[in-house]
Amino acid sequence: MRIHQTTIYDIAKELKISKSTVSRALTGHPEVKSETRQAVLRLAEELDYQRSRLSLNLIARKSSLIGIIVPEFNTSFFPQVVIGAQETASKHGYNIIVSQSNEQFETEVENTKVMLASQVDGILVSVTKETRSFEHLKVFERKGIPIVFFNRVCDEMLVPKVVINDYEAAFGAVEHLIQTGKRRIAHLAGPESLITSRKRLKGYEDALKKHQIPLDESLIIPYDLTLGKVKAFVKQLMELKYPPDGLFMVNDPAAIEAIQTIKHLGIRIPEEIGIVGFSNDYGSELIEPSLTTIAQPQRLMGSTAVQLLLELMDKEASQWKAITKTLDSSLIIRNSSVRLESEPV
Amino acid sequence: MRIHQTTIYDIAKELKISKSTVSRALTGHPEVKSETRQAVLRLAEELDYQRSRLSLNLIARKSSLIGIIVPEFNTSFFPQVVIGAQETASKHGYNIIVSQSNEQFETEVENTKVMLASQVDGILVSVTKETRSFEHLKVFERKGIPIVFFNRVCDEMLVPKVVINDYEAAFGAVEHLIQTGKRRIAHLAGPESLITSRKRLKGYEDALKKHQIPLDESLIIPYDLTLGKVKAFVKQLMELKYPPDGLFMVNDPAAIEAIQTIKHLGIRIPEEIGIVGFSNDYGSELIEPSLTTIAQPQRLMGSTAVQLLLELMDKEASQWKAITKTLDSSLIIRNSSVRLESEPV
DNA sequence: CTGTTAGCGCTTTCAC
DNA sequence: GTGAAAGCGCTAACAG
Repeated sequence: MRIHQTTIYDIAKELKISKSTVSRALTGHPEVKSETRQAVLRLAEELDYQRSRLSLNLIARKSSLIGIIVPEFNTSFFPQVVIGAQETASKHGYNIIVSQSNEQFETEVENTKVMLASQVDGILVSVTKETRSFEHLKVFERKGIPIVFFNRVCDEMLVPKVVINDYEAAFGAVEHLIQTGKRRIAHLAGPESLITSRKRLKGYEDALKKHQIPLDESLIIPYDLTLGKVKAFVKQLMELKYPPDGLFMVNDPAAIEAIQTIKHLGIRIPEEIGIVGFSNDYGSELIEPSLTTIAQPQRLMGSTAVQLLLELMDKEASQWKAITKTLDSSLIIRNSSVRLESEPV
Repeated sequence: MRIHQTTIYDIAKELKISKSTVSRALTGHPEVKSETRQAVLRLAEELDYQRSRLSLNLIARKSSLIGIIVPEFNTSFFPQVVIGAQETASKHGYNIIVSQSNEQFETEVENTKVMLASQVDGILVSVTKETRSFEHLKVFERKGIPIVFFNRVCDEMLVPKVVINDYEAAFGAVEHLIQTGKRRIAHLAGPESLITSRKRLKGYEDALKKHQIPLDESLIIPYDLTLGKVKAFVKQLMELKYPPDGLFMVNDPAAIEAIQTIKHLGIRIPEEIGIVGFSNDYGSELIEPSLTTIAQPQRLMGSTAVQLLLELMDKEASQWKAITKTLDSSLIIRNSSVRLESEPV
């Protein structure tokens, strides 16, 4: 049970002035006699007065809340994005409310409803792997509630997006494998529904093309991000008549799983097969051999998304532009693609 | 810019009735003629009416917000707790606003101010490793804002806490090492400021005592959670005249670092030294040898903390009780303490 | 069953 | 410079 909060009325009564004057003194309005202001300020301090966000929110018709919907919270990726978003939002007087969708479309839809009911002033979204319809998100557009996508974006909505250079990153990763002498490079490709997956696939294909390596469809395996399936996929690849000597995985968890499977098969990494992942997850540095992967600027992604959202808030929905901010990623070369010196103790 | 939201007044005007009636119809008040109710409901639907949380908040003098302050977001631990908290809070109509303190006391103090300014209805806290003064948190108690600690708690405040059975877990971990034949067991102990650290240390000591193993102070190393220092500490231990044959680490990141250091030294794990960590972090399963560690029910911790917080909300601050909920953890035995069969491919 | 009125805590015209 | 009054969107006590 909350103790009584002092209000401007308490201060006004005590000082025998009107609450309008108290309000003016408190908000730094110029037309207040400085003695009055001093008195108000002093008493406010003394009574531990705090302005009520609730009433300010009602007057301004805004909640000072930014919603963020993420598909999962298991890897290190989204928590880091949230931190970046939270820090930037906080600087601008907004709070972040988080909800995660468990990679389930239904949960995502539920979460948007919660956001709507909470009257968020804007929303940051990264969709689940299952999300194919975007009606639940278009609602925000229609209501004039700013929306910004990050990482897993929706192309059919004309709103800002923050992504990383998936295509270039994938291209670079595959080219790296080629430069280490690999020629038969396989790719575990993410769900087609995700644009990131498609871009990574395209990067893979174009890198091969550039180096005149013919595309072999049997080396491209569609993967729905169900980690449990990786082992079978990798075995399938390695049992081919001409097994791959390189492997570009759509994300790190899958790459780590692949490393373990391949080690069990008694195949040497990176000599017999070079492996590259994507994301620089927690485990990628720990696995043996350590995983060559692509690091993404998660926190920057979060803060950039908030920045774009804040810009939208000043505009009419009709003026929103579908700009896409592409952030740079970087290839981190470790032992799964090149045998490096082991670090000294 | 937000589009005009339909209000109960819009509906009232359209239907030529008073807004009280509309309100009653909408809230399911029994004393409304069913025709009137039907009409209101239909029109509300049609106009896509949504009740304004902002005004409800003002009337109820509550924000429907629960704040959660965590010391860090780098390991998997706190994100999982947040998810548990969020899911439970959501079921009860509350949203969670998160802020992390970067393990810095100053940031934690800042975060409490933000929470206060946001007028959270309650707050969940896990303190930083630097936190020794609790004045910034006692403010909540004084203001009658419910507060519940989890994981890293404050003993001097008489409010509910959710912890895991650190003592028993540590005891069990050390006993496990003893049962594998280890006798000289070292412990990298966390900061004394954290109760969890102290309990784990006590569990370590008592396990040794139970098995009549004399305590050797040189085997207990105070560690401030600065990961970079682990390597030197471990080397120091292994260069002792009688180096340890067992190692109980206060958390997993440190344990993982220890494994790497010990491998570099050419010492075999677990034969020459058995290692146990704490937390079952992301990497513990991936490192080689995989890490024996203690798994904690993070999500349960989050939801339990919210549950306790909700209970406090119904009571006067004077009636709050300092109950402590202790959740069970479980020892996960892996290869760093016992040479297990390697899993079949 | 329904309308009128007051009020949640604050800002903001409009007077004086 | 300051006060009175209206209003943000809604609920609830009080009449009728």
